[in-house]
Amino acid sequence: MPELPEVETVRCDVQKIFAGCRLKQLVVTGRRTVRRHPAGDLACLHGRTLQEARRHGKFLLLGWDQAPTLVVHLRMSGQLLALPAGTKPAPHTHAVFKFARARELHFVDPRTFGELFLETGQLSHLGPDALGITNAQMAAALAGRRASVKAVLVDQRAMAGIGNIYADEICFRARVKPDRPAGGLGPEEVRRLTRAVRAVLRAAIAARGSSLRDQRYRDVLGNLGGYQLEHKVYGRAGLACPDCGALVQRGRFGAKSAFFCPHCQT
DNA sequence: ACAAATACCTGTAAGC
DNA sequence: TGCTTACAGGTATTTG
Repeated sequence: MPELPEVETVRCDVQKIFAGCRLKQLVVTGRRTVRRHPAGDLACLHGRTLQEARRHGKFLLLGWDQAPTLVVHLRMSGQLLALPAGTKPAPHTHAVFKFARARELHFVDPRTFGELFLETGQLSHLGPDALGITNAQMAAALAGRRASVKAVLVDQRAMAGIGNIYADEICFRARVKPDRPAGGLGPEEVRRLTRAVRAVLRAAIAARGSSLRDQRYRDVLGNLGGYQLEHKVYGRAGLACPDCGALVQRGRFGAKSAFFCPHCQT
């Protein structure tokens, strides 16, 4: 599921392929994808030139030669795919960006959780981007919270970009059990978490993100990511911890699961 | 104020 | 084989 490393990979691809290109037309066929807007509202983007693809947490921000910015969120199953002009849209294609120079960008999203909207301050609640989190920011996010470490890591107001997969991998790298109360961590554990956030996210970006069994996540050219091969605990319940050989356990974290090594993490 | 639960979806996989 | 059910999870919203 797209989290920060996957969105960053998509951002780089969109920047590389489409920056400087003029948007001839944005064809929207999925009403739910643009649910924050009345029909036709995004037509204001016609004729604009893409300047820069930015990112905050899991939100992709497309900046044009005029305001406003277009926000893209892939949520659970969204893809952005670069395709030749005139390509027949695949099933579940909800929007097609038709650029000059015979290039198209298709927004495909079977589960329809993803969305496109014009930025008007909706992202102001987001915490600092997790990729650049400082130890002071991490300490502030954890301090005084009774919620679990994992709950804080995936809380987009505390820090933006971490989801279920990377929260488990980060907790493993920091050797902290995900259900520990966040406010109870010592300074050394906080430092380990800060370093783990940065190390895991950077390694995952270098591997171009994680594609899970459903292979739903792909980059803009349709290629799979490679970081799933480096997962140490996520999705590995009952398998040996790569560091100590103990069996990875699967716990429950609210409605979602948490994977951890009962021996390495305390 | 904070924390936990729920709604939103559909493809996939497991169970019977 | 074919059906039913459970599960996956990010965010906004609701409930506790």
